[in-house]
Amino acid sequence: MTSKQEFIEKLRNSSLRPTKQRINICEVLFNRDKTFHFTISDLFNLIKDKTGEKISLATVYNTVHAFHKKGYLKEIPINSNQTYFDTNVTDHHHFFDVKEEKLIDLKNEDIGPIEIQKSIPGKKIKSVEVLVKLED
Amino acid sequence: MTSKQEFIEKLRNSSLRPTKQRINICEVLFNRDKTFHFTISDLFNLIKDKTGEKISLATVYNTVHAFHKKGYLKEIPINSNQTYFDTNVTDHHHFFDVKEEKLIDLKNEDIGPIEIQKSIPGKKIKSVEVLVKLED
DNA sequence: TTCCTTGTTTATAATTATTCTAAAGAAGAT
DNA sequence: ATCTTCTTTAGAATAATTATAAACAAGGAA
Ligand SMILES: [Mn+2]
Ligand SMILES: [Mn+2]
Ligand SMILES: [Zn+2]
Ligand SMILES: [Zn+2]
Repeated sequence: MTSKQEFIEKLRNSSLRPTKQRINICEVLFNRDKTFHFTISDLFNLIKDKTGEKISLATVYNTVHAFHKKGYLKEIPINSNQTYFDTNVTDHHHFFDVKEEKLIDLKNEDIGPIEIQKSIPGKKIKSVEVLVKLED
Repeated sequence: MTSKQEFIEKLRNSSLRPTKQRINICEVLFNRDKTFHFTISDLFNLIKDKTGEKISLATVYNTVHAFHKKGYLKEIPINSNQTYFDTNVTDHHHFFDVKEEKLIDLKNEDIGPIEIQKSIPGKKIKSVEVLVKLED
């Protein structure tokens, strides 16, 4: 449970002005026990439901990208018509339930270390992500 | 090197009528040594260059999805504004050069077997894909 | 062949996710 | 209170993809 004050400080420390909208979005995104996987439209709808206040879609996009740029959100590569984001910004892997269109975190020990035996001259590894698709 | 006749048979066997357009697309896609990673617009442009004949964009979409449905093409999960396809339909992993926006196949032995230690009741694993992002 | 049915191509319109624009509003500094 | 800069917003613009429906081509039967 993070207090509104803490979000305000975190925003200020990130040189993001603590607006009403951003604080609401923080509360929806980060006041949770578990990691949260979402699309912009998930979030847009959830804000209306949880806070009662409507935030414009443009602001939701702006804020998600601001948070993403600051490293508070992660983008998850899935083939879908919508971009998925994740409040768990650590390096980790996923199940993707194709039918439910739901992402599930895997702990690193659920997969174990991945040793990449190949390299490309002049390039270095930025991230390693495993996506395990699930069906019924 | 696959002959036009073989493509015609393969199309017939898949209950896809061997039209001029489909045969051309087969030649562009499948007459190669190495696996080919592409977006629809890559393919659209390449067809014009390689065959001289222009195929409508709608037909390129239709054909790629027909081939995808038949299992002759694979969709690669990357976060990009465009969908990537792959002529290598076996289970395999990728480097993605973020700057060049290019996919590179990894052999399975470049990564080694991935043991997934977690399971979700009622669900089974459909695919396991590793995406390694590369930067300079 | 010719005719018929069904599948295919195509231009174009529609849809959808995302980004852009520019004006109004709010935050923070002085 | 005033000024500057950042933010929000509605709405327009963009871009990938999908849908529509008319013209066309393939394959089978007569
Ligand atoms: Mn996650
Ligand atoms: Mn590949
Ligand atoms: Zn982003
Ligand atoms: Zn497809």
